[in-house]
Amino acid sequence: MYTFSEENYLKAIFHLERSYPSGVSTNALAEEMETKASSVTDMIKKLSEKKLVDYKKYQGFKLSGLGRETAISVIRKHRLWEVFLVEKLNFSWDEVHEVAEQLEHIKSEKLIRELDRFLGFPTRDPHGDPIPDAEGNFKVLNKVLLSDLKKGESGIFVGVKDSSTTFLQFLDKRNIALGSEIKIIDKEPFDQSVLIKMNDEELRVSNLISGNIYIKIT
Amino acid sequence: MYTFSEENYLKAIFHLERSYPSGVSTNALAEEMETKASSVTDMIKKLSEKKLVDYKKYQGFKLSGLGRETAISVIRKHRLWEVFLVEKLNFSWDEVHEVAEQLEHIKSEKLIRELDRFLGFPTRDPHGDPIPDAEGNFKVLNKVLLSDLKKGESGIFVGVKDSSTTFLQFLDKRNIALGSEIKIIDKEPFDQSVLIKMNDEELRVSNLISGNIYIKIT
DNA sequence: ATTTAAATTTAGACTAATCTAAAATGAATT
DNA sequence: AATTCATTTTAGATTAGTCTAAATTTAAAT
Repeated sequence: MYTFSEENYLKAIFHLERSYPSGVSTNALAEEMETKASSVTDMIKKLSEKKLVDYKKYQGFKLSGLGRETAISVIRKHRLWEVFLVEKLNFSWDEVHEVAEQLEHIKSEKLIRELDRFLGFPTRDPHGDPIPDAEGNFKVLNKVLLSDLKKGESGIFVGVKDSSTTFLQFLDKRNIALGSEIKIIDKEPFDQSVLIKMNDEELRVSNLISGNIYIKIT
Repeated sequence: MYTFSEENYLKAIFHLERSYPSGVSTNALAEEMETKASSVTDMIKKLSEKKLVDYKKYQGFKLSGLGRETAISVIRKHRLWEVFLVEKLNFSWDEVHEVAEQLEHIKSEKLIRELDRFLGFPTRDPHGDPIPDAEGNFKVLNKVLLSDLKKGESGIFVGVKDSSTTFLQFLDKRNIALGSEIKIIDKEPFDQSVLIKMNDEELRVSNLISGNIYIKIT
């Protein structure tokens, strides 16, 4: 089995590989993990010895098959626990991350299998992210950022990019919830802010907000 | 907050204080923790600096008020998780310990408060042990070992002393379950084995078994 | 093709938790 | 009171993860 730290690194590399498909850099991972580049190098050497990443000095690294499998299994656990916290323990979607970060490292095949069943085999976590199944399969929803939509286009709010507490609480305050239909009424060329229509209400949101909201075009 | 290891030591000291009310020894704790005496000394020094135990070199140690509070909070978490695993996730009572050992260290006030509510504020774990409430209060059931009962006496099976997998599976195989009424039909002076009546069936159990079964006399 | 700057790695140190082996202590016995 | 011996503590080493500071490598710019 792997340590908490190893699992956290694998998860972070997995997420970074979307932005850096040709290989993740030491600095990028250091920033993601909020640690120093030298610590990353140390850990990457360990992960490389354990065949979890492919690594050549100074050339960046990628997850190996085993590494990817392990990362996905940790992500599966994280997201299942998030569903549990929200649906069974009255957590709000901005409170779950920190606790799920701890729960995701609990080692027990049976625990996760049974938790999955108990929750009814959910396919999305409270932020709209897909939950890998027991075999590690999950489909990435075809989604775009709200900030990429043009005037007149519309779609369903299906996920968030940034799931920080402050951002999620902002959405709650504005009643912007997963599943809402959103239409771009107008777009301001100067600051890229957009006027959106949602639940028959009009609302202007800044580029910072619209750049963190994922939309599935209808 | 405390490390996993610190919490495990506190829990172990708490349990040992029943057998050693005047103070726990280094060796006793080393055996309980399956570690070496020198490791115990190292850790006790740390716990002492953090005011979790009262310690004087060569003189043994006791939990401080803070240490006891912390130990009870860990035990509360452990037992609540055991209830969750058995009642919601189809674990049997011999499968829960290992996973609860991990879950007991998750740090979140809200998590435990809500888990407690979700489970209906249970007062006993699957092995019959009391679950401390949020303030750390719990009442110890007035119980005796089955091996201490005399011929003709009877009571209810309310808990186990040894909760090893093999022992619990033995009980399952014999249909000896918490809550069963047990009566001593006969006691063999030679090997201390007892003939018991339970669910209208007679059964002979060795001293090793009867010494691990707690009975509440009726 | 050098030089420069940024990124990366190494060297050496630190904390937490553990171990083995040696030293110190204290309790029991003569 | 001295000796023995089990218990306990210390000394020094080890592993995992991290850090700072220095050295190295790559890549970019002249």
